[in-house]
Amino acid sequence: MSERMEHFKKQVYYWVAQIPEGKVTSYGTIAKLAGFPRHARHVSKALGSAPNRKTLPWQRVIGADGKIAFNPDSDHFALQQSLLQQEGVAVLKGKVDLKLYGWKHPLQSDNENESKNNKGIQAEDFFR
DNA sequence: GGGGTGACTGCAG
DNA sequence: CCTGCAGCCACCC
Repeated sequence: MSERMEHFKKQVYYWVAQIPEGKVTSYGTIAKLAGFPRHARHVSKALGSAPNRKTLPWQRVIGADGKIAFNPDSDHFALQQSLLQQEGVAVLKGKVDLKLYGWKHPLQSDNENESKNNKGIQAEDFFR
């Protein structure tokens, strides 16, 4: 396999392993963190051929819209949904509420909360 | 070299 | 909120 792809995969596995339990992020985010923006589709391939699927929290990587990327009828879909729910991530209609479970990754601007502070509804938002 | 293929995305309607 | 669609890019015939 190409050297380029090997390096890419290493980066992907590293970053996926950084996602905290109970949180999720998107293929595109992982691609960007790995240093390969616009390679979201390849992140999925890397995960599919990951040698360490047993220990890698691959289930925490979903679509940018919060939806599980597998076909809803597939076993893969059912498994991912199950794994996520086991760690406390609610999956409704095949999708996750990124506002609640989205991982605040290193590249994400952290003044998003500050701008929202003007409305002052953080706590209520989270605890309902 | 050319065409098909996704565990993708962002945006229009 | 949901669907469609063009753009995306390394891999594999």
